[in-house]
Amino acid sequence: MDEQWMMGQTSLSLGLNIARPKARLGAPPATKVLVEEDFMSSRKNHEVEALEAELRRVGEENRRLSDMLRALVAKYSDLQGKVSGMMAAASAANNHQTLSTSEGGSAASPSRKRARSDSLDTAGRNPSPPLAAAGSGGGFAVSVNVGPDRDQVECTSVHEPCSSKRVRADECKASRVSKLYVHADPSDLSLVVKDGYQWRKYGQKVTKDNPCPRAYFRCSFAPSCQVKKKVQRSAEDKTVLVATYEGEHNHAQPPKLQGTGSRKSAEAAAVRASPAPPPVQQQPRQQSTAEAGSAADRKNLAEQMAATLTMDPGFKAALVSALSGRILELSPSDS
DNA sequence: CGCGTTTGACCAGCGC
DNA sequence: GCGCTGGTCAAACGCG
Repeated sequence: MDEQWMMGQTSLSLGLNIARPKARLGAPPATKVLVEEDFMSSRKNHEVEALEAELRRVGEENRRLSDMLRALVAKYSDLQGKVSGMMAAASAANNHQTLSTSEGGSAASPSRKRARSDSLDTAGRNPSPPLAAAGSGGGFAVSVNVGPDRDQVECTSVHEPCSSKRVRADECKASRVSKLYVHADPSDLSLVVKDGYQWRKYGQKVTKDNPCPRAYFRCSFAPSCQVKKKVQRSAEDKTVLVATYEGEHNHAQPPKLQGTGSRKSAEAAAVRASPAPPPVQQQPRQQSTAEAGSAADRKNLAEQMAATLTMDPGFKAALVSALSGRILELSPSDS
């Protein structure tokens, strides 16, 4: 196993190019061939055969790995589909509950603490809050881990019981809380979680349990949208931003690419890096479209995963390492 | 000038 | 009742 051969293997990718035996096994310079051709021909034939056998093994390994990856992607897509189905079912059930409870009468006040009649109070404009009631029986949590180009995003959507002491019981029923974990650059001090929506920051506070400040955002895309977002760096891992969403959007995701130069460009640009939008309310209308597009989405997701994996140098290095080790195991011990 | 962010003050719930 | 704490308000400020 010569060094050049091994160096050649460092370029291994999922699309291993094993169809270059002639080039790589290429004979030495022509003059040398003329000198050694007769003398070395028999021995070289053996070497070529051995190398070709190794190549075949590598090819087999490559195929196996590719199959494994395909199977993995297929399983992931399948699981993703099941998760989507569960989410849709849960959302449908919750919407049902919302209808039944809101018919009962008193709509909860949008303001938890004060009955102010400030200009921001949108209760009048939004007589039936779009918030879906959380499933009271048993928490429902979904965690999806996707590795986009830059950020690792883990989204956990939870219908949680009253976690906050301050939140009244009825509010608990009416608010769906979701958490989004975003891997952020530690040097980036901004508490901006890029999720494709437009947020307006209305406050910042240092909390007791975390030295990092917590930022409070409101959805600024639709005045009637009462979704709130809290963003705070994780106390354990400062590179992780924890975005807590309260409520659900009652509007579609804003257009991704907007005007240039505006501050919104940062959010718009963020859309590119964020493959998974935040937990959006799955209203019946959106739900149907989501179901219609789920197959395509899953396919896109699988393709994205495959592309991400193939572009990930770490994955590539690990694959090369595994392949090299396997090849060294299988290859005749000529060293 | 309009819009978004910053930041200190205020409010309300909770525990003691 | 008091203090602590989280959440919110709104004036001041900055930026395009």
